[in-house]
Amino acid sequence: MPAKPKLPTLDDVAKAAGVSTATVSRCLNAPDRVVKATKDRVLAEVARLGYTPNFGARAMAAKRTFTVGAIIPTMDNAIFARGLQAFQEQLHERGYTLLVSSTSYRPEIEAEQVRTLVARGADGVLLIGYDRDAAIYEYLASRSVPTLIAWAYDKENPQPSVGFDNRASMQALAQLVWDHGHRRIGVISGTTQGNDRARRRLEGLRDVFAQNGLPHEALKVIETPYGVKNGGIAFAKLMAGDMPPSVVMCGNDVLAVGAVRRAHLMKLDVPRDVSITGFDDIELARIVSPPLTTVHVPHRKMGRAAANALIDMVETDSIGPFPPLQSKIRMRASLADINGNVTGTPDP
Amino acid sequence: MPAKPKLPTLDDVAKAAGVSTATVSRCLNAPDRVVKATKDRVLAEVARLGYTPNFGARAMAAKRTFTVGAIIPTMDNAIFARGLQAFQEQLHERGYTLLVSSTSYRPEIEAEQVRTLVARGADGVLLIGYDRDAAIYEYLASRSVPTLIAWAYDKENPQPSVGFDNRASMQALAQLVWDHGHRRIGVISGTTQGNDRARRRLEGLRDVFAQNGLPHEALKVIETPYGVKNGGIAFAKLMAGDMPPSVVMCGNDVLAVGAVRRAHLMKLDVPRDVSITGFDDIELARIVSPPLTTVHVPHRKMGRAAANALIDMVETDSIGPFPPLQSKIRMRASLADINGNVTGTPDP
DNA sequence: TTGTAGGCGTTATCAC
DNA sequence: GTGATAACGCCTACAA
Repeated sequence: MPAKPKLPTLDDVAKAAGVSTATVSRCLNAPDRVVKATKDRVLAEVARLGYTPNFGARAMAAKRTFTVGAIIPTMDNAIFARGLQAFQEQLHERGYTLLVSSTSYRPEIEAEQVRTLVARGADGVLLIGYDRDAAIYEYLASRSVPTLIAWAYDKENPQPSVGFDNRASMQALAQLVWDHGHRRIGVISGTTQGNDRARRRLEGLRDVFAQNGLPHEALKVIETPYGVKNGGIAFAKLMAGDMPPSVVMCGNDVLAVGAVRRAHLMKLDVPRDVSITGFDDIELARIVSPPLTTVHVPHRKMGRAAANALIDMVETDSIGPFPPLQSKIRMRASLADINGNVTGTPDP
Repeated sequence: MPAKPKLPTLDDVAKAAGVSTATVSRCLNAPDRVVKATKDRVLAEVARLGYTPNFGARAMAAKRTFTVGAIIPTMDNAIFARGLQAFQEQLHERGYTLLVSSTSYRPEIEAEQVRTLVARGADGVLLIGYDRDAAIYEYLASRSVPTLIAWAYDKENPQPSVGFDNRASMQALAQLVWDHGHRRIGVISGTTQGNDRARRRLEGLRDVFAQNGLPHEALKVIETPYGVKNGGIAFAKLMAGDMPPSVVMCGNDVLAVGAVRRAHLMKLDVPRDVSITGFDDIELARIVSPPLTTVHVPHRKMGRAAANALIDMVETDSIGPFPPLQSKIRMRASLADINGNVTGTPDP
């Protein structure tokens, strides 16, 4: 262990400026409660010595850490990376620092991560989606740690959240597909177990087709884990029968990209032979050929909004509700009507 | 501010177990220095009360936080997101937590972020690439905070680092391009100012073509900021003259994807009319059509290795050197020889 | 093996 | 407006 040179402390600054530690502390935390002359002198010393408050000490004395924790499935996924980046930027803007943990898609370790974050004094915690063991919510509540759900919004659920309505968004897309005349529908859904976002999307889609009177057997659903490859495999299965779907709706863009690429391999023209839709509108959606008709989600806006909401919860005891964010459909060339006519933006 | 329920403290546990706080502390930090009978009794109380050590207090008393900080340009970029995810996973594996900051590509705010991380008691710090103000290195050194550079490896540079040799990697690719018979070369480089990774790549490429005697005017270089769109714009410029290059080598895959898409728009066939190469081998590289010939970088391996290296530096005072990671060329269909024959994997 | 007591750096509550 | 001073919760010599 290297012998850490002693960092300058409040005391050092106080001595150097010829005032008490209390005054230095005030200069930093309540600048208006100190007269300008002394303030200038103190701040000059702060700068000269390169003083930075000691975190542990401050946490202990003030019972605040200006740290918030986030637990996400993984950063290695464009939809979380994007929002998390914006979340962190906004946190920084407001003087907070981000502590991250990831479950690597193993929900069973989330409880432990929550404990770790709380033990580290996180002033608030960000979680993705609603689905999790009730014990986690209870633990957080018992410790009075402000907790915000992101990437989902369900007006029925009392948990404070910042996100969009996955179900309603998918309903809009499904209705669009229906209006394009499609009556044989294939669906590639992400894993719904323990993932309310995927589940809501699937529900939204079923809602619409049922309402419109689509016979049950005309809707074929395959559920599969995340990944380009998995999307391709599921697509091949859906297209295998003798009455293949005219459109394959995917639970997210990554699955959809897998489907598109598999279609190419199978010498199927998208969208003439089969239409494909996605969800999320990640960068990939515009780059694949043909570009995906998908649901655009304001990831960065959501990240920023989540940061502001969570900090407000921490600082003002607010508990929302926060207004849902709006998603919107992006019409692109991967969706055609039942006659093969594309109404979206042509490639590219 | 919600009134936080008072968490159990060491003292509470000590009282409940009828021992001193020192004993409780030892049970937790040096279990073998306490007799089994009392240890059992103490640990039972710890569990019953749901005691967790207070982080701030522990940090102050022990001068260790089991926290490491990372400062990256942005999480919203596949190459950092991947490595960072692996870094975090390995940190967690070894009992550490990750504090993240991002510069959003504004190097001038890095110094401040470093201070913040150090003030928060980060036991070590991860930085991307070598290029930065010397004052930052001095600050870190003066505080004896173990600092590791990632995403780059330069054997000339004494800073401990975990990464690969950007220059040598690009040299290998450039030689391959040369061997394919290309003699009119276009280059789209990322911004080299303050970015040694981009600069080294460009150097590697110049090295090879100069060595092989390529006339100076046959190498046209455009430097541009990161982004698909920027890649496209640069590509259009390079192809504008009456002696356009037969190959366009890009500093990263994102620029290359921009180039490929712009080529489509310009009705140019890749690679028959012009070859295009990338660097990084992100997922996109395999999805774009044609797939990119590029340099594969082991992002996850690098993230894990960085975590291990940094923790070793923190715990054992090691300062490396750590062995460089190996990149390798991925031959795919975006590169053809000068006669238009593809030797890489055909699409897809 | 276990207990006592000092100190870590800050904030907050009082007096002055 | 400013200065003492008492917490805050834990670790770790040092003593017993």
